[in-house]
Amino acid sequence: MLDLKLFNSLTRRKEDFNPLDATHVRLYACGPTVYNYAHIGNARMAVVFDVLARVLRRQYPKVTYVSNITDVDDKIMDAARESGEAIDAITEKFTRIYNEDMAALNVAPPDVQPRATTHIPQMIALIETLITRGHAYEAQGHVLFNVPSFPAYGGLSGRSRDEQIAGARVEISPFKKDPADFVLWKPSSQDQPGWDSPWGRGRPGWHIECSAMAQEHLGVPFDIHGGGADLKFPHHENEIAQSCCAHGALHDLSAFAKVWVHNGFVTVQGEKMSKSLGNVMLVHDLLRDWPGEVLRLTLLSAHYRQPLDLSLDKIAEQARVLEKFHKRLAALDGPEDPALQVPPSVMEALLDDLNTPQAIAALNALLQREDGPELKADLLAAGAIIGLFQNSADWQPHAETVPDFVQDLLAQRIAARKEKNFKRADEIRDQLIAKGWRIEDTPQGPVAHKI
RNA sequence: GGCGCGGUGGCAGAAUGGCGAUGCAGAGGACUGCAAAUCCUUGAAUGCGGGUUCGAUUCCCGCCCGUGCCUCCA
Repeated sequence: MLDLKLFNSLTRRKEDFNPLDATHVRLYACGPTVYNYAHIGNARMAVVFDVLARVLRRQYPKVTYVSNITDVDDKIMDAARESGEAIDAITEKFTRIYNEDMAALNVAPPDVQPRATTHIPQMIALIETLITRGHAYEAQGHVLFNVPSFPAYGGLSGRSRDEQIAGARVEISPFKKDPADFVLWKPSSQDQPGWDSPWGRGRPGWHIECSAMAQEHLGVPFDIHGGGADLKFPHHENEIAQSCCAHGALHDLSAFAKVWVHNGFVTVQGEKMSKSLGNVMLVHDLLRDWPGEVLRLTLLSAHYRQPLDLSLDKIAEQARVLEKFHKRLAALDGPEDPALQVPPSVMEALLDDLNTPQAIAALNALLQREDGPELKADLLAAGAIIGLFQNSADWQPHAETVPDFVQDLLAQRIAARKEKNFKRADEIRDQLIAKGWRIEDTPQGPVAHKI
């Protein structure tokens, strides 16, 4: 059996993956903060780690994949203030929408989807440990992590404590012992969500939740920790600091998670999506026009570590690609169940640091083979590990409904063709094209596709 | 300013110290009443300047360009 290779952000090298326990691989990926609809960047993270989990499940007998929901955060409080909705209502609503949207992209639910608000005691316990060990201190109702107490700090992002301070654009709070110190716990006013703690009523800082939830559900150390590239600093750097220090590993950055995997960004017209640029593409909106599978293929069409510049043209191109596969599959006889064996060309590509473009190229190569049950089984097996091709019979290139006027014109054209009135039939076709509908004549009759 | 990533055909996108995949688009052909869909065939690329080397797109240095993080961010 070939081994999985992964690029480890901690060492900046592609490495053979060697699980701590080959009978149980443990994976954690930072999930979304639920205060708005998920954008396509959230989806990229979910799809990438879904593929990683699928690959791991092929290679190892047991995999536990944990991906959290952050449901306490100042952004959520802001959203609540703006909309007038209760915080709980907002987080529940957008957690549900996130899970629905990811399901539409054929993202399998993680084994555990912990929520921050149900892990407050674990966070408090972790903070207490850090205070006891001399890595954290209380100041004016806050608890802060003392960065100089962790000599290895900065190893993930390649940024020393001094460099971080030199580039800091934030005001440094006067009660910090060191300018680089960051908040573990902060006080809440009465109108803010808060929990009782040894330091008064308050709420957790951003980073402590993942340290606590990963430890709770996976144990420390575990195998793979992932997330978007922007989380490297400060989020993951601080997670490492908290968790390593809580476990007395002052010089070993891998004492928390052995391998760190970061996916690149989705950009639009070459720039990162941001609210201020107004170029944020929401999964929810895209799903109105495209099947989730098209979006999934689009997200996997570039290597996960590369930036992915998204455009409607690119999505449309992937829809054409997917249509080709589905048509071929629909015409093949054979079992509907994906075969146990993933074609080696596809598996090898995925094992090489999740090289999905290579895997898709291998998929295209499969189409060169002769029709038959073996081809169908191989395509389905290859598709299954990438998360594609599960419903060829129902495949539609667009999430579209054909309007009545199109149906009428189609019927008129059928009649005209029956009478060999081709002039009239072609007129109708031109008319439909002008209105944005392309006709495909199939053995089952004409089908209209939106252009 | 500090740290990082990238520049491959018209577009997208892999890989590689020596023949540079694959897809989309384009062109030609088959099929079709004509098309569409499908199939076959096909042209087309490594930012610039040095260095290492028998040989560099690949390794090293410099430059230019783009982009990301350093503030919330997947």
